[in-house]
Amino acid sequence: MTDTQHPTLEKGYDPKNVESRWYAAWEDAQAFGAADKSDQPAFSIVIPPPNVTGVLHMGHALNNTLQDILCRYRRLCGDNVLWMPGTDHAGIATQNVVERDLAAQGLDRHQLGREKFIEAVWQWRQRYGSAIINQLKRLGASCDWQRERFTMDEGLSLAVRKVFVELYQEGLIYRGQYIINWCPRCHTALADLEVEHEEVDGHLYHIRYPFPGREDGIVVATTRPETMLGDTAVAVHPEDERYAGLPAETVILPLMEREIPVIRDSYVDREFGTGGLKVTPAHDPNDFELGRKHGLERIKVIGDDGRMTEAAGPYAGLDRFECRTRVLEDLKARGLLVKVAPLRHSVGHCYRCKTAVEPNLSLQWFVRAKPLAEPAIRAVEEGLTRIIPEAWAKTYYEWMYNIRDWCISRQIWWGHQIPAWTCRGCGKLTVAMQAPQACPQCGGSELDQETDVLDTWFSSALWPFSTMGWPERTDLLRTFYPTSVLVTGFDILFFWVARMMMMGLHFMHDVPFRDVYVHALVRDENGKKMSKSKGNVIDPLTVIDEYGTDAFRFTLAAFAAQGRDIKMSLKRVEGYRNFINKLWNAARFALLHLDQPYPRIEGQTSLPERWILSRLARVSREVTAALDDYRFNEAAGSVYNFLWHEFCDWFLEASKADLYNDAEPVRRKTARQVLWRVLHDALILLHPFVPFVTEEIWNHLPGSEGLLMQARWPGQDLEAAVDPGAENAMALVMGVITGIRNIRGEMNIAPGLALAAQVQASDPDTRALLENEQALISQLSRLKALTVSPPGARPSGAATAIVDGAAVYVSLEGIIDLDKETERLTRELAKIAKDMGSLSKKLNNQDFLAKAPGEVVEGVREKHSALADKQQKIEANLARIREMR
RNA sequence: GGGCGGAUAGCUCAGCGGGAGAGCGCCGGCCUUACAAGCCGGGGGUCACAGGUUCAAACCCUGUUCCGCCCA
Repeated sequence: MTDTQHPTLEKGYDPKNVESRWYAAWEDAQAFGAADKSDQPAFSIVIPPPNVTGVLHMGHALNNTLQDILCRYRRLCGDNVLWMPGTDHAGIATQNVVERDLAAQGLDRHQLGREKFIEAVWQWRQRYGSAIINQLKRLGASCDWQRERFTMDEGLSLAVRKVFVELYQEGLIYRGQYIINWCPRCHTALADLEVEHEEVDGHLYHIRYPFPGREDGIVVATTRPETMLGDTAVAVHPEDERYAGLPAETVILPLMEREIPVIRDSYVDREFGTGGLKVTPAHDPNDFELGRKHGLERIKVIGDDGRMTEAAGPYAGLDRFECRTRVLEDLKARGLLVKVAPLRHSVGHCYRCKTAVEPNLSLQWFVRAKPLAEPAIRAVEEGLTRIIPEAWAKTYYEWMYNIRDWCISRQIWWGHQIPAWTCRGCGKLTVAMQAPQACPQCGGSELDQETDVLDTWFSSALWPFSTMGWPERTDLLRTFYPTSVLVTGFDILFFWVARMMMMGLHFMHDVPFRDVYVHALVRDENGKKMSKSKGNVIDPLTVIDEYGTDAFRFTLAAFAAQGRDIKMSLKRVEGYRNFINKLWNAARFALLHLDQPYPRIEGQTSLPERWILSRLARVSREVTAALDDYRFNEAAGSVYNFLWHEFCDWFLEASKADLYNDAEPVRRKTARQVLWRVLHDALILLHPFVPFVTEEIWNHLPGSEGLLMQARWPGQDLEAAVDPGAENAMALVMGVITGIRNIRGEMNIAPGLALAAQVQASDPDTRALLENEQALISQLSRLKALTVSPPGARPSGAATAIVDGAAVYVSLEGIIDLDKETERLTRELAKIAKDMGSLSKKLNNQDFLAKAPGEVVEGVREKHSALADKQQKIEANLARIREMR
């Protein structure tokens, strides 16, 4: 890449022209591609497929940033990485969007007819469906785009049909009349999960159902009075004395004037309302069960369009809510509305359009969930799949243990049409992969396919293997199934994760993923869920435009602490934008001195060099461990701190003397070699988080080969650099420098003024160290002279800094402000006293000495004596000041 | 009604048995030839409340209050 290198970098980092360029370069190099077969370890992730109608929101941004970090990291480690991308056909959502589109043209889907409508959806998808994919690319997502899948693709549709047919044949799919959740707006059944319960202020209406020919009767309570039109019984508890000798065993259903039985069942809650329960088997799941037990008629009074049916007699044709008003008026007029009490109760709403759902009797298809759930529970219990953080496993179990059958049929057009045919001749049902030529029962040739389509989540449940070519036994499946990890938000733990577990185990005989990493939800600054209606949505693309992708990604990673929600704040993004700029400028500085590759470190290394190499090794270790455990925030924090506060603040400053001007050639060469090494490796460590800026710098770094994203993760090769001696020595040197800087700051010494200082230390090794580092200390604390000596007389007119093992005297002859120095030292003393307090308490405690581990006691002792030493020295200095005045 | 999670510096949050941390904001000083999107220094917290366990508690246990979320 040498010929494309630019000699210098711009002063500020500008993400705009860098990002698109590198993304294209990665794609051109096919750097995202996975090998179907490989000798390298396999690492695979299937993307949670975004809705094809969707636009990128914060949740996607977080989800995909984390996946990308893992994928890039594993690639750098040498793994054969598959990140399988794709989109979901999102049946109801997509149909809604296209219908809105049609409505704008004054059309509705019924005018078009099923075939034309589906054509229109495909056209829509072609036109807008790639929007979210392009947005993922702006995020830097390194998916294997050659393999992009769509749940409605031919291959995936085949998988759906095969799964349906097999489950049907095994008796795990059945069709029947049950109460389901009906969305009158979307005009389809919904699964229980797809209903969002919301507390609303409503009323509890007490209605009297009179005994035949009498005024008195049984009072029932309901929140949905319109359903009474379909009542076929009144139920009371068999042991309820209030209803013990009734004048009649029937009542007259008001308004409909229908005689219905009084039934007795211990299901009735005697405490609720009046103890009388109206029974509407066609519009309430509990009443349905009760009705089945007592052989009651099911009268459906609310139609699928949300209007009252013919069975509602005089109310037929009314909207369900209008009907409620009318029913109440009429009851009131007849004196049968006994009481109206306000009641806060939960009402189900459609998760797609927020319309109140209606429990409705309907013929639907269901998956028998229990038998599928059992192995899925066991797999997690046995650790075949780990859920991280573990707290979510509990939620998973909770739901799985109480799982109910899954209603999978939807009365919409966009989706996988159920592969079932009804014979017009004999009425028998045939379920098959392909349309049968003739009815297997009677040989009739007129067969009608089921018009319902499947729940979108039915196809999503197959995603980990259907995307890899199943039902064919492909190399891809052999290499990458089970996938390594699924990265997802907890909001789809049941919708998606649990169902993938069930289907994966059933059809692949193995779990779909080894790990499930569950991340938080992204909220706004005030912790509220972002939503269009609240107007608190932050658009990720706006953030990217303003601050750059890298800054945004780093923010997400830094925020991604396990088990916590993320409150997105632009202030934080700005902070990390500054970090990216810092990295950029550090590189700019380094590149001024790196005129050629310096891949090996020869010659004698300096203390700061040994220190930074040791720190690099440790940080590499930390980042590796953190990423292996999905502790993204720790990995990000570790690398942030290293780059900014160790590499930039200390190492670069320390290396300037060796890099600039007068340094002897051998020294300068070593300095360049270390600088090259640290920058080189740091770029690799940073790359998973901030791929663009690091790739750009890499491209300018002499001797960097190929693309950074294809480099090798620094690991074992650094281990030898770990050097605790250098770390301790550097800590002392930094302490001395900070002490002197503190005096400058606190005493208001002009920064340009060069000072003289003396360090006194009793330990000869410490003195030797400080003597060796005289030049460094002087440079970083702007001294004109530094002398090192054993403890002795305190220089007059000097300010003091006490560091572990050494006393630093900064000569301020003539300019020292004794009041200020006194104040400074007194403040220092107070701090020490506070720290010593808790330590002394421990050391005076016999129990502590007896029971705490030896090393803990020893540690406390050492700290205490170090503080005591410091305290004594500071006190001596204060005494000297008092003498001088 | 059942369950889960949270309450730590002015703000946003890490830490989850042995010396209270970060970013931003704040105060003071710096245009020091990589970076003012920066550098140097500083102040700031009975870790929600009340009990308990422990030699030792922000961290473990119990209860209380207040905030989220999930399920019925």
